[in-house]
Amino acid sequence: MTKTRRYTQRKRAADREETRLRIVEAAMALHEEIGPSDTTISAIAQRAGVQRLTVYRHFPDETAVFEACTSHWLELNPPPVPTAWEACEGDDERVYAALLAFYRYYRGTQRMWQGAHRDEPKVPAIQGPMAEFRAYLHGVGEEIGKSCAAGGDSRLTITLQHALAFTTWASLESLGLDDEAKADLALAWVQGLER
Amino acid sequence: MTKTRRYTQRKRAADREETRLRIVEAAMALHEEIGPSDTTISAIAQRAGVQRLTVYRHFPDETAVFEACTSHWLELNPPPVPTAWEACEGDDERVYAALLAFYRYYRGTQRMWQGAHRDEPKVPAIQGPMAEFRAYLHGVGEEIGKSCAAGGDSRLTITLQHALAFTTWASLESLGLDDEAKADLALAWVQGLER
DNA sequence: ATTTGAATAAACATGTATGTTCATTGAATG
DNA sequence: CATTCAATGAACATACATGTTTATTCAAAT
Repeated sequence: MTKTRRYTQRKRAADREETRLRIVEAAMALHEEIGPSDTTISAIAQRAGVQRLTVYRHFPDETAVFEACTSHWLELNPPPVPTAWEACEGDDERVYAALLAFYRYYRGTQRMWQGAHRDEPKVPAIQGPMAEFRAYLHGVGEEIGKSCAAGGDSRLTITLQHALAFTTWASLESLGLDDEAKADLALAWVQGLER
Repeated sequence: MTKTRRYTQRKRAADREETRLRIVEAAMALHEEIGPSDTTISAIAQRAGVQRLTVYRHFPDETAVFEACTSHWLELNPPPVPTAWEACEGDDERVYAALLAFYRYYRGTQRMWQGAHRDEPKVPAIQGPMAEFRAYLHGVGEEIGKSCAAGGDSRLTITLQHALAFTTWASLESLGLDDEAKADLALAWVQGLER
């Protein structure tokens, strides 16, 4: 019979937390560099400078790592919020501000979004967050659409929702437009509809 | 010393060709169902009802199968050609006809294009054909842009090129538009710019 | 000084894919 | 009838990822 004794962790707990963070950040970097679906537990461990077993002790499986990874990444890279555009006076200014906010966000985070879109069907762990983000985008498009003079014109709303999508950013990027030009062009689409 | 004798293959050659075709079609079906990057030689062999070794005898490696597969698929699914729209009278009609032609093509071939876009970075064998198709699309957008009243307006051309892309079809599809509504909307973007 | 426990190091079993080798079958060809 | 050869069936070596087990190290906590 061993005597039970209270054992309050202080530095131990902190060390453990730090190891966990190293693992999460290694996973995050790999998700960005080679994409979620190619990110193996072995690679994460190697990158974190940790034994493979250590990863398993912190996370039951790949999905758990990915979840921790996603939420940590979103904390570091928060998507644009409505305050960035809802203060604008005119309709055009508001639409432009929102588009530009998202386009700049996409520029800074393009590798991750590229990979996330690509691997979404294969990696269940990112499907939830992706659906959530899409719903958010959808709502933003709807809100801005309603706030415009043309009221609830569905073509206006749909054009906004399309313009706000990452895939649209990527398409216009590949056509050589910088972020301002992209927002200009998408704004012109919207203005054309309002006529 | 064995006597050499001429040996003209007739049915043998035909049988061999048929086996090759079975392999190519199995690969094609798998590319469509699970995507190029998950399509293994083992799976192709199994699907074709053939030994794995038989696949290796017809194709040196995965890349060779994929190449044969791509060109065969393109023969069966030829992209829209300019004759489908260049006969149209007005600018609007021509733009609409071209957009609709591509949108209907994408609808019929969406699974393959979805997978091709997704796996393009991972599967070298499809990068060539994809680049070729993109160049074709790019040219189509440019031609139609030039043919319009607004002449060589770069925003017009870029909007057309964006509208013709598969990713745009997919984005508008996810927003609930049918192909006619997609073409209508993209046409409205173009018209708005011409103002 | 002793106990606790996070992390290491090394191995094992399992699964899957690749690419290659070899002997065998059996129908097409001469 | 004898020869040719596409395809089979089975095995082998290699590589890599998963998930688990065991014993060991060593600093933190008491």
